[in-house]
Amino acid sequence: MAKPRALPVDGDQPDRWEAQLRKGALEMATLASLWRGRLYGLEIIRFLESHSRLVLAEGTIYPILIRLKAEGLLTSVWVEAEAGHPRKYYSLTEAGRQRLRVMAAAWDAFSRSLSHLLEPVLETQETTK
Amino acid sequence: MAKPRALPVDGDQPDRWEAQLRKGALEMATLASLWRGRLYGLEIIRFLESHSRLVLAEGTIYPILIRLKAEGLLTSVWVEAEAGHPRKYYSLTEAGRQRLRVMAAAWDAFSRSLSHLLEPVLETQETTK
DNA sequence: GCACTATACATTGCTAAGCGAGGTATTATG
DNA sequence: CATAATACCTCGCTTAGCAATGTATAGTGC
Repeated sequence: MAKPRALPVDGDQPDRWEAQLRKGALEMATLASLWRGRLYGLEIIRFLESHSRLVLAEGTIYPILIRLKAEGLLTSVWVEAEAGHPRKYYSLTEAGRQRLRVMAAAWDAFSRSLSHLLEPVLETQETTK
Repeated sequence: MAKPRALPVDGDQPDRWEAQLRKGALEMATLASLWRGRLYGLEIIRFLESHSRLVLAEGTIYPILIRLKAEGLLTSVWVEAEAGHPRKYYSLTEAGRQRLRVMAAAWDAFSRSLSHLLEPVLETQETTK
């Protein structure tokens, strides 16, 4: 008897909305993780987990990488590992660097704009942390 | 002859990703627009358009309002207008104010985290604007 | 050589959410 | 009564994240 795929999570989980926040930023974050040099898939996940609060599943990162590569923003190369499975390292193309710059600027403007909107809300709890 | 609903937009539009950025923030922004007092549907759209760079369609705001009300974060009341169609004014409940505070704090942490990730990217273009 | 485990890449199908394109209701104007 | 303006609402398409699952490669113990 095969188990059905996604089990429905009943009850309202308190952080569904928090996941939403991340969604739009994942492509940008993926590009950003490659800014300093090439990384392979799982390494990108670990990088983002340690350098930000983004946690991506494997089922998330690979489609993103494939998508970005198809757009010409990334290149990939197989590299033999000293041990274990070979790794597919991704690097930014010049177009990728350029796109990331544009995205980062847009993010900056967007986040400033939203922060401004939330200013009155945040003022009421400055001391609580 | 009826026209089909959504016509597919072919060609990659350069700002598809930018729309993604906003997605997760729309509920929070909607709550935030009511922080200072009650507003009705279309008024919320205009408020966000002028106080941030968020542009919501009507088909976006009403489902959000209905969702938030179902969660007990908003209340609504019909108010006769001096002229024209009556308006449904939405207000934050205490639970709504509380939730917005939590969301705003999470947003703040998240945006700082991402900005930190993008710092090296933004450094390369500080003077360009 | 075989079972087991670890690592890594990839795919499938479900679900949630935004939003364009419609529609309905109310009031004002001529 | 036709037209227009304002406002609320709904349907269905599309997109994208992600849990679950699958496959490939290589090391370890026996």
